[in-house]
Amino acid sequence: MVKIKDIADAAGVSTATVSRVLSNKPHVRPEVKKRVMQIVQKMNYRRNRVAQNLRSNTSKIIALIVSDIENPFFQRVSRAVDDAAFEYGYSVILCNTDENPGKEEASLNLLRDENLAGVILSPTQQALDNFREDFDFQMPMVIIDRYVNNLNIDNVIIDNVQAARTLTAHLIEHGCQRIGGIFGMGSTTGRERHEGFMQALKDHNITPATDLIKFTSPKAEDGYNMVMKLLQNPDPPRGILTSNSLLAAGALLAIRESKLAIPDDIAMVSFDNPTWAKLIDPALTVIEQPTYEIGRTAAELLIKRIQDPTRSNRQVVLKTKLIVRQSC
Amino acid sequence: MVKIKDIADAAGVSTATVSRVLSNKPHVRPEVKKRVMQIVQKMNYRRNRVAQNLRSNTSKIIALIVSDIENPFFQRVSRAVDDAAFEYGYSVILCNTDENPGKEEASLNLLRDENLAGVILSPTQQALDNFREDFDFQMPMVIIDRYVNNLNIDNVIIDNVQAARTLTAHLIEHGCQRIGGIFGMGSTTGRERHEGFMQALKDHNITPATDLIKFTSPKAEDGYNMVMKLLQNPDPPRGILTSNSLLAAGALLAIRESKLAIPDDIAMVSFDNPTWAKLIDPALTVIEQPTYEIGRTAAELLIKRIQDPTRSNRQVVLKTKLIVRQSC
DNA sequence: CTCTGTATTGTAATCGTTTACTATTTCTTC
DNA sequence: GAAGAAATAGTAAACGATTACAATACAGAG
Repeated sequence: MVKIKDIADAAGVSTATVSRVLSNKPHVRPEVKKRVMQIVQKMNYRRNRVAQNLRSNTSKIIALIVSDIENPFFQRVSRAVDDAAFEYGYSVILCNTDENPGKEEASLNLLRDENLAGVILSPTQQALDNFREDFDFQMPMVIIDRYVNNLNIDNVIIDNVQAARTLTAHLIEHGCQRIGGIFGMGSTTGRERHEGFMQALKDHNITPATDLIKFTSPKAEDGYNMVMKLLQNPDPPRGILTSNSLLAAGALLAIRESKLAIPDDIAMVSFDNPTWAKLIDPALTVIEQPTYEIGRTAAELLIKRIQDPTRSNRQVVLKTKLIVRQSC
Repeated sequence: MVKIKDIADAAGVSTATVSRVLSNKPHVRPEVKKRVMQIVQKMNYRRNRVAQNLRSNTSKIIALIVSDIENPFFQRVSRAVDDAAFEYGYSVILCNTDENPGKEEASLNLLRDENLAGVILSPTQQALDNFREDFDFQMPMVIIDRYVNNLNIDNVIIDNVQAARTLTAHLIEHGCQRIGGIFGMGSTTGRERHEGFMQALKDHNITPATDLIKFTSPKAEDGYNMVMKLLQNPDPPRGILTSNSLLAAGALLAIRESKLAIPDDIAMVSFDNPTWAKLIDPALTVIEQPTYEIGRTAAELLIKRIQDPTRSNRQVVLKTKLIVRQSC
């Protein structure tokens, strides 16, 4: 593999000069610059980023750490981060934590070990607790999807309480009084959506059906099991809200198996707008999160912070959208 | 950041000894080893992988280059690669090419620049042409999803011809004679599936309806447009086969909008088994690819090759499965 | 012509590891 | 107890870039 010394020798200059040319630094005569560039071309030379990183402590790789790659929400975010990173000349390492603090820690260690440029993180509750107040992570970091109360960390979120309130209100205004809710466990997201749900009930003077409100791990299988339980209740719900698309998929399967018709027997709404939401019949009414925007904003915040570490921190709250279809 | 020299000083040994301890090399007294380990613990030392990579030319990062992260097929593959990599202590950089040779080249350059350990690639046609015969990539590489005729490269694929033949036969045996097919353009995958499709027609002595057979870029939108065209044909198809799940999603939307009933007015089958295939009504009959297996096999082949570069190359052909549901 | 300042270039140290080589000690074995 | 082998540890040279510093050339001012 050709190295900077080879170029220097071929061009009859020192490695310092070649380095200056490659980095577009001043103090190189135009003709020298041109000659070096030609030789670089001819010899098909590319700088070794490992050596460059070691010496000058700069990396062109960022990490994206999410709790579940199989969640369409994170897939879309990941796509956005990837697009933005590419535009700025960065690459992305994608890590999956499965909501497992051990795996999360391993991923965070990776940052340090590989001297990456920064990280976009959807943290576990455990990590979030560490980041409280003015804890300083010593590394550019943007937290997404979960609210963090820390002055040193950038944050991109949506207003979950308000969104859940809107979605629940929609359900109520279409005639549902007895409503079941399945919320993701172990994240601020789930708790905030639950809170908005409760507020909406209160707004409409409805007593919450506590036996129909469940927290569970946010997986399709658990959504299925929980909804099966709700449907076996002596006084089953007339409407169900799920706090993400995986839970919704499980819920739909349970409803289908129970031979109930949507929306006549039971109404259904959910957070997230996966591709299939409009493929099913009746199509699903949802709160759509601006997933692509979330990813892109996070990536841009991170890259700006990498380029200027003294930049002031900010929290970006993005708007959600209620998409009314026929499930309600 | 604490470095190996700090540990060496604190333990009263040389950096060479510390390095030997950390790498579990022989020739160090147990008590010295123990002392060094304790100090490593106490000082919270972690080896700098960048320096390690530079000196010993080893990386713990592999790249996964796919043509479309938003395709559920690649998402599942990506999950599997991630899982396997994690088990072996590797991390994964995920790159998206959008079937764009320029982006693909940028991703392949990344390998060189960052001195990554190896790559799992779903290549564009262009790249595939480069890899013909005995071209030597100089870097551990596994090609997935597309067949490569190169003795130096490992390959994980499915038998697309056979699978398409089975799927088409299923459609025919359920009474369809006039069948439309939408195939992905620009990949061996699409061509092979088309070939299997044609074989099945021949097996059943059916003359192919050439005006109902289309090649297009494998996106939902194009699937929608193509099927809309087919349905406007004076003699429209009685059954449709799509060669991936994105095309299927588009096709379903087109059929729905045309107020046609599945399977009574028109039957429908597809390659790939996305989560929503069983959520829609009627549920979709599909060929399921062993996506997780593909990813895991590729990752394991790659890591074995990294660990032993002289290992003989192999091609793994995985089995597909016909999942019969109600769309046909 | 000398002095000062700036532009250009090279020399060599440095980033944090690994490892070839050497030196010393300890163990076997006869 | 001597010879040779094996185990232990340290010294210093890599890996491939960047960059502080020094050296030289050259221009313009006086």
